Amino acid sequence: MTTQSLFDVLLIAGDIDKLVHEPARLMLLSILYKIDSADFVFLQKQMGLTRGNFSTHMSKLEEAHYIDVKKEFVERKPMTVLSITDEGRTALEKYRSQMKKILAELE
Amino acid sequence: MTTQSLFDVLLIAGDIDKLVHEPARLMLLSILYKIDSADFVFLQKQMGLTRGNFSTHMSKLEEAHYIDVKKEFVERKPMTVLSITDEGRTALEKYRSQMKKILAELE
DNA sequence: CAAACAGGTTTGCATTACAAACTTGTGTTC
DNA sequence: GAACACAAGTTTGTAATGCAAACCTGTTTG
Repeated sequence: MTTQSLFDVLLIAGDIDKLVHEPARLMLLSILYKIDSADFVFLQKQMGLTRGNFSTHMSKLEEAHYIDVKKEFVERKPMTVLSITDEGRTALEKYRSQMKKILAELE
Repeated sequence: MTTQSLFDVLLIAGDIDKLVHEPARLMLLSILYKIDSADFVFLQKQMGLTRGNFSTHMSKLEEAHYIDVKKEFVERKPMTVLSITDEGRTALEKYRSQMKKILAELE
Protein backbone atom coordinates (compact mmCIF):
# COMPACT_ATOMS: atom_id res chain seq x y z
CA MET A 1 0.00 0.00 0.00
CA THR A 2 1.30 3.41 -0.93
CA THR A 3 1.21 6.47 1.26
CA GLN A 4 -0.92 8.18 -1.34
CA SER A 5 -3.68 5.58 -1.19
CA LEU A 6 -3.65 5.91 2.57
CA PHE A 7 -4.46 9.60 2.19
CA ASP A 8 -7.10 8.90 -0.42
CA VAL A 9 -8.97 6.66 1.96
CA LEU A 10 -8.57 8.82 5.00
CA LEU A 11 -9.84 11.90 3.21
CA ILE A 12 -13.22 10.21 3.49
CA ALA A 13 -13.16 11.43 7.06
CA GLY A 14 -13.76 14.96 5.83
CA ASP A 15 -17.01 13.78 4.27
CA ILE A 16 -18.44 12.11 7.33
CA ASP A 17 -22.03 13.09 8.15
CA LYS A 18 -21.64 14.77 11.52
CA LEU A 19 -25.29 14.39 12.28
CA VAL A 20 -24.76 10.63 12.33
CA HIS A 21 -21.25 10.75 13.72
CA GLU A 22 -22.13 12.30 17.08
CA PRO A 23 -22.05 9.37 19.57
CA ALA A 24 -25.46 9.85 21.17
CA ARG A 25 -27.16 10.19 17.80
CA LEU A 26 -25.19 7.30 16.33
CA MET A 27 -26.45 5.20 19.22
CA LEU A 28 -30.04 6.35 18.79
CA LEU A 29 -30.06 5.91 15.04
CA SER A 30 -28.47 2.48 15.36
CA ILE A 31 -31.09 1.35 17.82
CA LEU A 32 -33.89 2.50 15.55
CA TYR A 33 -32.14 0.88 12.62
CA LYS A 34 -32.48 -2.45 14.41
CA ILE A 35 -35.84 -2.14 16.14
CA ASP A 36 -37.55 0.34 13.79
CA SER A 37 -39.36 2.34 16.43
CA ALA A 38 -39.54 2.97 20.16
CA ASP A 39 -40.79 5.62 22.53
CA PHE A 40 -39.02 8.63 24.01
CA VAL A 41 -38.94 7.58 27.65
CA PHE A 42 -37.76 4.05 26.94
CA LEU A 43 -34.96 5.19 24.68
CA GLN A 44 -33.90 8.07 26.88
CA LYS A 45 -33.59 5.83 29.92
CA GLN A 46 -31.82 2.99 28.13
CA MET A 47 -29.35 5.43 26.65
CA GLY A 48 -28.71 7.11 29.98
CA LEU A 49 -29.23 10.63 28.67
CA THR A 50 -31.09 13.45 30.35
CA ARG A 51 -34.48 14.25 28.84
CA GLY A 52 -33.24 17.63 27.67
CA ASN A 53 -30.24 16.23 25.91
CA PHE A 54 -32.18 13.39 24.37
CA SER A 55 -34.82 15.84 23.19
CA THR A 56 -32.38 18.03 21.31
CA HIS A 57 -30.69 15.07 19.62
CA MET A 58 -34.10 13.76 18.63
CA SER A 59 -35.05 17.12 17.15
CA LYS A 60 -31.90 17.29 15.07
CA LEU A 61 -32.47 13.89 13.59
CA GLU A 62 -36.07 14.84 12.90
CA GLU A 63 -35.12 18.07 11.16
CA ALA A 64 -32.78 16.08 8.95
CA HIS A 65 -35.66 13.67 8.23
CA TYR A 66 -33.61 10.79 9.54
CA ILE A 67 -36.37 9.89 11.97
CA ASP A 68 -40.11 10.46 12.30
CA VAL A 69 -41.54 11.68 15.58
CA LYS A 70 -45.18 11.07 16.44
CA LYS A 71 -46.93 12.25 19.54
CA GLU A 72 -49.87 10.22 20.80
CA PHE A 73 -51.74 9.82 24.03
CA VAL A 74 -51.68 6.41 25.66
CA GLU A 75 -53.79 5.97 28.77
CA ARG A 76 -54.16 9.72 28.85
CA LYS A 77 -50.43 10.24 29.00
CA PRO A 78 -48.48 11.81 26.18
CA MET A 79 -46.19 9.41 24.42
CA THR A 80 -43.64 10.32 21.79
CA VAL A 81 -42.75 7.58 19.37
CA LEU A 82 -39.62 7.70 17.25
CA SER A 83 -39.07 5.69 14.11
CA ILE A 84 -36.32 5.65 11.52
CA THR A 85 -37.02 6.84 7.97
CA ASP A 86 -35.64 5.46 4.73
CA GLU A 87 -33.45 8.51 4.57
CA GLY A 88 -32.16 7.71 8.04
CA ARG A 89 -31.39 4.15 7.06
CA THR A 90 -29.53 5.29 3.99
CA ALA A 91 -27.52 7.83 5.94
CA LEU A 92 -26.53 5.27 8.55
CA GLU A 93 -25.56 2.74 5.90
CA LYS A 94 -23.41 5.30 4.16
CA TYR A 95 -21.80 6.26 7.44
CA ARG A 96 -21.10 2.65 8.27
CA SER A 97 -19.48 2.01 4.94
CA GLN A 98 -17.28 5.10 5.24
CA MET A 99 -16.18 4.30 8.77
CA LYS A 100 -15.40 0.71 7.83
CA LYS A 101 -13.06 1.91 5.12
CA ILE A 102 -11.31 4.24 7.51
CA LEU A 103 -10.94 1.62 10.22
CA ALA A 104 -9.78 -0.97 7.70
CA GLU A 105 -6.88 1.32 6.90
CA LEU A 106 -5.58 0.76 10.42
CA GLU A 107 -5.17 -3.01 10.12
CA MET B 1 -29.73 -11.35 19.38
CA THR B 2 -31.80 -9.74 22.10
CA THR B 3 -32.75 -6.11 22.29
CA GLN B 4 -30.86 -5.88 25.57
CA SER B 5 -27.55 -6.98 24.09
CA LEU B 6 -28.07 -4.40 21.35
CA PHE B 7 -28.22 -1.70 24.01
CA ASP B 8 -25.24 -3.13 25.85
CA VAL B 9 -23.09 -2.82 22.77
CA LEU B 10 -24.35 0.55 21.69
CA LEU B 11 -23.77 2.07 25.11
CA ILE B 12 -20.11 1.86 24.15
CA ALA B 13 -20.84 4.96 22.10
CA GLY B 14 -21.08 6.98 25.29
CA ASP B 15 -17.52 5.99 26.09
CA ILE B 16 -15.99 7.02 22.80
CA ASP B 17 -12.89 9.18 23.09
CA LYS B 18 -14.02 12.40 21.45
CA LEU B 19 -10.48 13.54 20.97
CA VAL B 20 -9.99 10.66 18.58
CA HIS B 21 -13.52 10.67 17.22
CA GLU B 22 -13.40 14.12 15.62
CA PRO B 23 -12.91 13.46 11.89
CA ALA B 24 -9.90 15.69 11.23
CA ARG B 25 -8.05 14.31 14.26
CA LEU B 26 -9.06 10.74 13.43
CA MET B 27 -7.55 11.30 10.01
CA LEU B 28 -4.36 12.83 11.39
CA LEU B 29 -3.88 10.20 14.05
CA SER B 30 -4.54 7.43 11.54
CA ILE B 31 -1.94 8.80 9.17
CA LEU B 32 0.65 8.99 11.93
CA TYR B 33 -0.33 5.52 13.05
CA LYS B 34 0.72 4.25 9.64
CA ILE B 35 3.70 6.42 8.82
CA ASP B 36 4.92 7.26 12.35
CA SER B 37 5.88 10.85 11.67
CA ALA B 38 5.54 13.66 9.17
CA ASP B 39 5.83 17.42 9.08
CA PHE B 40 3.20 20.11 9.58
CA VAL B 41 3.07 21.53 6.08
CA PHE B 42 2.96 18.17 4.36
CA LEU B 43 0.15 16.89 6.55
CA GLN B 44 -1.84 20.10 6.50
CA LYS B 45 -1.80 20.24 2.72
CA GLN B 46 -2.59 16.56 2.20
CA MET B 47 -5.47 16.81 4.61
CA GLY B 48 -6.83 19.94 2.97
CA LEU B 49 -7.14 21.89 6.21
CA THR B 50 -6.26 25.52 6.82
CA ARG B 51 -3.09 26.06 8.82
CA GLY B 52 -5.08 27.52 11.71
CA ASN B 53 -7.43 24.60 11.91
CA PHE B 54 -4.66 22.06 11.57
CA SER B 55 -2.69 23.84 14.24
CA THR B 56 -5.47 23.66 16.83
CA HIS B 57 -6.12 19.98 16.15
CA MET B 58 -2.43 19.30 16.45
CA SER B 59 -2.28 21.12 19.78
CA LYS B 60 -5.17 19.14 21.20
CA LEU B 61 -3.55 15.86 20.31
CA GLU B 62 -0.30 17.09 21.79
CA GLU B 63 -1.92 18.16 25.06
CA ALA B 64 -3.42 14.69 25.33
CA HIS B 65 0.04 13.24 24.68
CA TYR B 66 -1.29 11.37 21.68
CA ILE B 67 1.40 12.92 19.50
CA ASP B 68 4.79 14.54 19.95
CA VAL B 69 5.55 17.85 18.28
CA LYS B 70 9.12 18.88 17.57
CA LYS B 71 10.22 22.16 16.06
CA GLU B 72 13.44 22.21 14.13
CA PHE B 73 15.06 24.42 11.55
CA VAL B 74 15.79 22.92 8.16
CA GLU B 75 17.61 25.10 5.65
CA ARG B 76 16.88 28.09 7.88
CA LYS B 77 13.16 27.46 7.77
CA PRO B 78 11.17 26.35 10.76
CA MET B 79 9.82 22.84 10.43
CA THR B 80 7.38 21.21 12.80
CA VAL B 81 7.47 17.44 12.92
CA LEU B 82 4.63 15.40 14.36
CA SER B 83 4.92 11.83 15.52
CA ILE B 84 2.53 9.48 17.25
CA THR B 85 3.20 8.36 20.82
CA ASP B 86 2.52 4.98 22.38
CA GLU B 87 -0.37 6.57 24.16
CA GLY B 88 -1.71 7.78 20.83
CA ARG B 89 -1.41 4.31 19.33
CA THR B 90 -3.22 2.78 22.26
CA ALA B 91 -6.00 5.35 22.10
CA LEU B 92 -6.51 4.79 18.39
CA GLU B 93 -6.53 1.03 18.80
CA LYS B 94 -9.12 1.29 21.54
CA TYR B 95 -11.22 3.61 19.42
CA ARG B 96 -11.01 1.26 16.48
CA SER B 97 -12.10 -1.70 18.54
CA GLN B 98 -15.05 0.20 20.00
CA MET B 99 -16.22 1.49 16.64
CA LYS B 100 -15.94 -1.94 15.09
CA LYS B 101 -18.25 -3.34 17.73
CA ILE B 102 -20.77 -0.60 17.13
CA LEU B 103 -20.68 -0.98 13.36
CA ALA B 104 -20.88 -4.76 13.64
CA GLU B 105 -24.18 -4.32 15.43
CA LEU B 106 -25.61 -2.90 12.22
CA GLU B 107 -24.97 -5.98 10.10
C1' DC C 1 15.41 48.75 2.71
C1' DA C 2 10.69 47.65 1.51
C1' DA C 3 7.89 44.18 0.16
C1' DA C 4 6.60 39.54 -0.51
C1' DC C 5 6.77 34.99 1.43
C1' DA C 6 6.93 30.74 4.47
C1' DG C 7 5.60 28.56 8.64
C1' DG C 8 2.87 28.63 12.36
C1' DT C 9 -0.11 30.74 16.36
C1' DT C 10 -3.73 33.48 18.32
C1' DT C 11 -8.19 35.56 18.20
C1' DG C 12 -13.00 35.97 17.13
C1' DC C 13 -17.07 33.87 15.84
C1' DA C 14 -20.70 30.60 14.88
C1' DT C 15 -22.19 26.12 16.23
C1' DT C 16 -22.84 22.47 19.41
C1' DA C 17 -23.75 19.31 23.41
C1' DC C 18 -25.52 19.33 27.62
C1' DA C 19 -28.36 19.94 31.89
C1' DA C 20 -31.20 23.06 34.65
C1' DA C 21 -35.24 25.28 34.67
C1' DC C 22 -39.66 25.76 32.71
C1' DT C 23 -44.29 24.15 30.71
C1' DT C 24 -48.32 21.48 30.24
C1' DG C 25 -51.39 18.21 31.45
C1' DT C 26 -52.83 14.22 34.84
C1' DG C 27 -53.57 12.03 39.14
C1' DT C 28 -53.87 12.55 44.35
C1' DT C 29 -54.66 14.23 48.91
C1' DC C 30 -56.95 16.83 52.20
C1' DG D 1 -62.26 21.40 44.86
C1' DA D 2 -57.84 23.67 45.81
C1' DA D 3 -53.27 22.62 46.50
C1' DC D 4 -49.80 19.56 45.50
C1' DA D 5 -46.97 16.06 43.43
C1' DC D 6 -45.80 13.80 39.16
C1' DA D 7 -44.87 12.49 34.28
C1' DA D 8 -43.45 13.85 29.66
C1' DG D 9 -41.24 16.81 27.01
C1' DT D 10 -39.29 21.65 25.55
C1' DT D 11 -36.75 25.83 26.04
C1' DT D 12 -33.00 28.41 27.74
C1' DG D 13 -28.37 29.36 29.40
C1' DT D 14 -23.68 28.08 29.25
C1' DA D 15 -19.30 26.08 28.47
C1' DA D 16 -16.68 23.84 24.98
C1' DT D 17 -15.66 23.13 20.18
C1' DG D 18 -14.30 23.60 15.20
C1' DC D 19 -13.01 26.74 11.99
C1' DA D 20 -10.70 30.52 9.29
C1' DA D 21 -9.12 35.33 9.34
C1' DA D 22 -5.83 38.04 11.11
C1' DC D 23 -1.55 38.23 13.26
C1' DC D 24 3.46 37.25 14.31
C1' DT D 25 8.32 36.03 13.31
C1' DG D 26 11.95 35.21 10.57
C1' DT D 27 13.78 34.78 5.53
C1' DT D 28 14.31 35.78 0.75
C1' DT D 29 13.82 38.89 -3.25
C1' DG D 30 13.47 43.26 -6.08
